[in-house]
Amino acid sequence: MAPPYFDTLVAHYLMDPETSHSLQVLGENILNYKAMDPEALIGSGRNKISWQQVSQDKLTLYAGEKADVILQLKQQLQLRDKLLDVYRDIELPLISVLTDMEYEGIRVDSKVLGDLSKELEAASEASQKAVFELAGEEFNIGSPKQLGEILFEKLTLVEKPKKTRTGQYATGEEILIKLADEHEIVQHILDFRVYQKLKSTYVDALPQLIDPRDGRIHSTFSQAVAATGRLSSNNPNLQNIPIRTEKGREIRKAFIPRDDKHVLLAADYSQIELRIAASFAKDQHMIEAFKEGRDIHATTASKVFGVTLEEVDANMRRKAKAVNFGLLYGQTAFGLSQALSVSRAEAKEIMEAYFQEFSAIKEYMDRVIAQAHETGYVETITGRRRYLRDINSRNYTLRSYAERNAINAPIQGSAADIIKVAMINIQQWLRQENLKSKMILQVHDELVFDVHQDELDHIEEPISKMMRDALPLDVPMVIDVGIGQNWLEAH
DNA sequence: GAAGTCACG
DNA sequence: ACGTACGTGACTTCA
Repeated sequence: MAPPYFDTLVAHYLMDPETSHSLQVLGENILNYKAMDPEALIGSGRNKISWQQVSQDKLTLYAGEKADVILQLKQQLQLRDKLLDVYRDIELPLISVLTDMEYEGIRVDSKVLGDLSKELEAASEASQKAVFELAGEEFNIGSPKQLGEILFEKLTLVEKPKKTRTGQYATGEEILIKLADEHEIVQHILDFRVYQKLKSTYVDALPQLIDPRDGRIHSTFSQAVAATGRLSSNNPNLQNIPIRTEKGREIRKAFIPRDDKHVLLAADYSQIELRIAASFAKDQHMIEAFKEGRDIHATTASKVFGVTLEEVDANMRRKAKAVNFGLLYGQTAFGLSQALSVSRAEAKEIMEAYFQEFSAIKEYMDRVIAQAHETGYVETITGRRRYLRDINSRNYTLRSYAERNAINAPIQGSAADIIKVAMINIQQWLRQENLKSKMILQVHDELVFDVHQDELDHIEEPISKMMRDALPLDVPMVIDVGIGQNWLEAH
């Protein structure tokens, strides 16, 4: 559909991203009008019928009512001030950008995945065999219930096993890693889980989603799902393709250019959230580190541990990195101690030293929380809002959760704003210049392009520049660009 | 459909 | 004493 158009979904998402945007609910809440229940037409459960089986008359009434509700909502959904700007200048133009990306899709080599599937099958079988032998019986390793009984009742790995909040034995990765020294079986279980996960979620699932007409996968990018303003990707989710582990990375080799005249180009923001935090807090120490292009985690370590940059060792850097990371989420000393496997006392010392050195960060965080308590919401760089309904709750758990959101949402959401602006500008430029290259994926701080080889030389700089300059910050933005014959190589 | 688990940023 | 790092989507099991 060509603009101008109004979009009730996107408009209401901006007004209040976490509540329902369905026409049914908006009709009730905003128009005080109860629209027809679709279940009255197609039923539910095992009696559910296809829309194609519904009579023309009933369909007409149903569709007509929807059109009516949409038009009436348009009059009521009045965005103002900054939110109107975000709607007009970002979310609305973004719709067609996402449409284009979904339409183009990304080519996937099913041969790569087929070979990987066989490898994972063999590896998984071997792990399963080892588990059964060490357990002394066969059972379903994929069932957390059965696995818990084997580990904690039959083999009695620990005296007091951790339980989940429903009373089952907890067998998550973190728990099992701590038990790896107790019994040889544990590592085989962890291996089995990895192989199964990669196989079922990616290697065997992706080929079924390749469109036979073009050999590509066309994901859906949802614009009105994430509470912070991020996009989400589904059917399939192309924003969580493995990269952290050796075996998982192999999957990225299956994501390839559309033909032999193209290559993949991946451009990602380096440390975008930390740069945003430094800029919002106007923390001169951190801003200076970014301006001078220093290793931010090493710089943090040198300040926190009171040593020179040269004296920072790998362990100090690792700890500082965890602090920088946790900072963006409102982490506590307890959380840091867990993440680093150090005592709470040490974690507390590290955090205190951190806030001593980066006092502006601390002041900023206190300011954001105070503002959230006063107004009931927080804002991103563009004025995008997230309401925090529990921010003044008397329930400590609920209130603390809201306070962590108050810290995280403006940062995560501003990163989302920045990359969205870049996407709009880049798409407009590609079109204006009549280029064959296509923007095909967004992964929160990364954009992936199917680039025609003839255009490679004059596309990299403009893309990088448009990402860098999307919105103004008090710190320089750095974009890392890679090019390759597959998504892994492009990193 | 809930719960548990785990893939990504 | 409590609970403890944010945001997503997909798969398997099980009632």
